[in-house]
Amino acid sequence: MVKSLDDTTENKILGAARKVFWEKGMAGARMQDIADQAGINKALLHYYYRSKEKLFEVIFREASSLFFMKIAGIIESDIPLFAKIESFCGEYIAMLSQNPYLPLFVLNEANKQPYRFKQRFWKNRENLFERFARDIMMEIENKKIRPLKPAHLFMNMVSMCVFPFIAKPIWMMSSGMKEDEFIHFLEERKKIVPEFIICSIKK
Amino acid sequence: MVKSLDDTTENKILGAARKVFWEKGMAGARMQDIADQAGINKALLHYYYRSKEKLFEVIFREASSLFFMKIAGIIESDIPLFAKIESFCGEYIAMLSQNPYLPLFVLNEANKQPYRFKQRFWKNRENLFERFARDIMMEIENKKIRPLKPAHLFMNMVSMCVFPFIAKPIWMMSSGMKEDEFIHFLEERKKIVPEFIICSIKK
DNA sequence: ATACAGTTTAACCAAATGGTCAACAAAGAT
DNA sequence: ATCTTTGTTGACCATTTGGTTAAACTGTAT
Repeated sequence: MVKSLDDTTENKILGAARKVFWEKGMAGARMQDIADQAGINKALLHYYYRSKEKLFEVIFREASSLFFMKIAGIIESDIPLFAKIESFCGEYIAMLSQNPYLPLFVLNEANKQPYRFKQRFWKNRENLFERFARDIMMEIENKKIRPLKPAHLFMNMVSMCVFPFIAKPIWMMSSGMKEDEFIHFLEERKKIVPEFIICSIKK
Repeated sequence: MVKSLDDTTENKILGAARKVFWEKGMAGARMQDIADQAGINKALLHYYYRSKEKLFEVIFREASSLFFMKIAGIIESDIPLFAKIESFCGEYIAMLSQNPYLPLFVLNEANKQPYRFKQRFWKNRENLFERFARDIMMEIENKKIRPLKPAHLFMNMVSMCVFPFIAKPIWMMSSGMKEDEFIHFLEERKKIVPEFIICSIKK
């Protein structure tokens, strides 16, 4: 029986670490849980990653990169504002549907260790929002949309895309939605959210 | 020197527990930290609250009640839809500005312990959203607003009010805002968000 | 076969952590 | 003054937890 590429010890560890860290966060995760989840010994875990910190850093860097890369890619593309908004909402909600734990994980750790986050994970991301702001200012000058501070529009857009994933458990309790209804709800939002935004800003 | 009412051991403990739990969450909080913060012995902490669980439950119940009560109060009031939206956004953002840790704390713990949350903290909150949905359907029938599923409108509104508090650290890094600029930003949102919503749905 | 490198394990360790206990102090009640 | 209840403390305990070590196993080149 040949070891497939996905089945190396290294990959089993990363998969297990991802699951445990995403679900429980740095403080709540236990090295023993990760080892169990990977089906290996705890000592072997330390053989591959010397400490919990090191392993966490790998998982967190991977996660925050996933969380921001998509945003950056779409926002820096050269398409008209409305198309950009549609593309952003659609693709970002799609990506988060694939990784529903991502927002809470990244935002929670960024809140709990802001200094560390800034030091290690905030390189070359400075001007992400600047580009979007310029697009908006341009369309305001062209009288295509009503005057509105770019920061608010951007915050509104990201809020409506990301928040449902964070509020999911409470939302499902209060709305009584079932799992598949929630999936459908998210699917709808790919269209509903950009429509909602454009309806609001279009002149 | 008479002990003022706010300075009882009980209150010092609650204040300390609030601070530590809100900042670090259940998993990250240490009983020793809470005792230190309260300026008392760890044994005394256990004298008042037998276990970390018990103490956490008090703080969490208090927090989740704060988080939902305001919503309920406004949404169940008998005012017109647009006024209700304005009132909700303004008052909810104001309340969260006073308690900026609240959203992440409540949503994070609800995510990490969904079953426990449902069991212990979800009593008599079922029909909170139903009321708002009826208001919206009514206005759609009256042709006052464009057709839109109430669930999406509600989710959008809550998202735009709550999300900025969760994203604060990342937002401040990426936008370069300073603390007082952020406070001003939130202040603006009390008007901007309801305006944004009403612009979008008004016929 | 054997030597050798990388991999895996059981057993172990020290620090951290939630929790307890017996003694002691404070404050009323008698 | 003395008794009793309540509040407070330092020392202590058991378990959990991140991390280490030495031995054993595996595959491979000689």
